[in-house]
Amino acid sequence: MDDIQPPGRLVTLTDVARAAGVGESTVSRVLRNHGSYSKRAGERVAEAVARLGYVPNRLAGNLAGSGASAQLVGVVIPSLANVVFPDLLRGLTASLDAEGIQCVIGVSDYDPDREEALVAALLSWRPAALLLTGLEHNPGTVALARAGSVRVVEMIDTDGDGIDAVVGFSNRAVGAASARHLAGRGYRRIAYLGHDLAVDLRAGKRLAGFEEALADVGLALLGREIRPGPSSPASGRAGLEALLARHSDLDAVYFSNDDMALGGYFACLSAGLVVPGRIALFGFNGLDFAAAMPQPLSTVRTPRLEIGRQAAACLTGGGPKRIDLGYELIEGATA
Amino acid sequence: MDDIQPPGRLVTLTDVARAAGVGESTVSRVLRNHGSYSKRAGERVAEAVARLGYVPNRLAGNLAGSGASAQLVGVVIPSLANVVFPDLLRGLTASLDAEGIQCVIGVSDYDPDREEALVAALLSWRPAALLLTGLEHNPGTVALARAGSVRVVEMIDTDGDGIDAVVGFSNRAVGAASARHLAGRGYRRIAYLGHDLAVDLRAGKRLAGFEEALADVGLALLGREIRPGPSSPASGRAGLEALLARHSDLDAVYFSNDDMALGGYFACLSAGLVVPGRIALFGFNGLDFAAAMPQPLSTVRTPRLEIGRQAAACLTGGGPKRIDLGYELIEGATA
DNA sequence: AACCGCATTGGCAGCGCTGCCAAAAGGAGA
DNA sequence: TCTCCTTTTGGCAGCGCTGCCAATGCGGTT
Repeated sequence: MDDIQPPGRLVTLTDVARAAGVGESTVSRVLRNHGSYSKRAGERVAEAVARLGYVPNRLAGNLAGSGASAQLVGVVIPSLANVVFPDLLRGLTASLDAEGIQCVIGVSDYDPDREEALVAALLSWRPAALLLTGLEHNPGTVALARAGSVRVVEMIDTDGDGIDAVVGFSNRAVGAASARHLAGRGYRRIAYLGHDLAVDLRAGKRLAGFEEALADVGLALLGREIRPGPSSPASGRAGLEALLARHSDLDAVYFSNDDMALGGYFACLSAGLVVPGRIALFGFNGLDFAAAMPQPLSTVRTPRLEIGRQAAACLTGGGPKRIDLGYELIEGATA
Repeated sequence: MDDIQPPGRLVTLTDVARAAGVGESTVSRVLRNHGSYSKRAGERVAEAVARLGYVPNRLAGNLAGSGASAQLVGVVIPSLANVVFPDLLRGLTASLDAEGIQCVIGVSDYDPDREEALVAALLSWRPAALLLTGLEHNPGTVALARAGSVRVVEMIDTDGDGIDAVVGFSNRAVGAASARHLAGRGYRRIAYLGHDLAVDLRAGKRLAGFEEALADVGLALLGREIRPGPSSPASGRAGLEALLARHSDLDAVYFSNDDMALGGYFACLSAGLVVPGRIALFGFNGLDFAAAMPQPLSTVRTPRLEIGRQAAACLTGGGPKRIDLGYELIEGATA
């Protein structure tokens, strides 16, 4: 039994064929359970694979096969620092792993040029599909995605036209619903507190929807505070303090997301400001901690995992091209 | 100019060579900037690439090349629900993107068998390296990793022996330091509140270190509450309430991480328990929100991003085999 | 003017696998 | 027993690219 391979060379399908005393095609058929083969052949191959510790080379397999890799998808997300995107990935991988599909991920840091570079890099692996975030891309990105002859799914945002399939919810509608909630509760001196809008376009869309709905009831934003850098509780806390210094009469704050809102809540606790009596707080995302707060945060829950799952489903089935998964307004106790 | 390709067939290097009027090898040399070629050849190839919208096929490239893909690494993490792992990925991708290396990720859900299956799946892409989490694996996983002739880096935990390279910190030491801090501050009736230890082995190591250090000063854990499921503020809140019901006299709680601790803090706020006067809280991870709380959380900051970065550095350089990045105890105001 | 050395170039085998096709092996019916 | 059909099998081309090698061109030397 010469199980030992010359060092440096990995076991190949040919080795397995030789060891099992069958042809290469038979090994291939057995391994993929594709085509017909005898029980005896199956057993001998299985034995040889186990004995030699054979690991198929998918580079070769996909190259020889249809040309496009069936077991790889490319995913581009703008960030890993915001829980939203890991949650997306979670939904995705949960569904894809079940089918033996792997994700190659790229993080664009909200930079369209990096996104384009990543799309090119990912396409070079000939993935079965490309999953992007949002609907706004460089023309070059769109051209690449179109030319790649792969399924393209754009996640999270449905406010606009997509390249191929779109799975998400309307950020404008979320913003509008949030505004109606606050206005309906009688708040009138409302400010916005967010992180950098130039990079997070979806936060911008929410704010646009928010202001529009405010305008519909004759209100305008009292003020807005845009913090540089990513969203975080620390940023939300500092932001609310800055906002209060400028607009001491504000009675409600709409945050770009729950992390920022948590920071705002901490600021209120520290300053002894009664929530929502003195200041009402409204978030976005519906993260886990929002429900565990002493006063559950008023926010909008977004179907992050479900977006990932549906996006995965889009790849396999030729399914519908546009899925709006909606959102859920959580009344909470802070607004 | 027949730029239009027959539909279904992607542009290949041969197409580029023909369009540029040079040989295939020259195109290859130009694209990889490897070997020598004339300025004229470079320009003609660049022009043809742009005109045809050529995207190299790395499946073919890596197959033909050294055999092992130089631009792919496989990463296996146990979860995406805990911020720790996205943070790891963040550090990783930040470093790897700069070198044009892509990550293929697999999520094991803390299941060693799934981990083994993922390792096999990832190895089939012939990655340049394999990045695993923790030091405990199935024998099969270890055998696969060894046979794969790839660099293996185990991240986060340094309490034990690794397969190849190890980057992280000592969880036992963190637990011990936390215990010494609490004991030093005079807390005596200390309980532990964590999520499922059977799956999160590193949390188990912290607890072991914690109890050991307590024993060193003649103390023992007053009680422990292990919550099923993943860690979360909601779980921490419910857990602390359960713990208080059983041990109304406890004066400090060591949490399995900051998320759980945040939930505990919320429980104290809700119940009107003064922190740390009535109950002291101590976390783990040093997440962003910890510093933004009305009373900064006492916790231990772990070098998550740095672990990712160093792990990436391990891949490229043949660097040291074992890197302990330490931790930082943050005194905070809750313990 | 013949020669040498270097930079540049193209041809082609082959990476490990799959798809196609034809050959071989069984089994059923006449 | 022979023929016909179905199941099973192996050989081999080729996926798109890289590495090797030989060939070409170009200038500078003697």
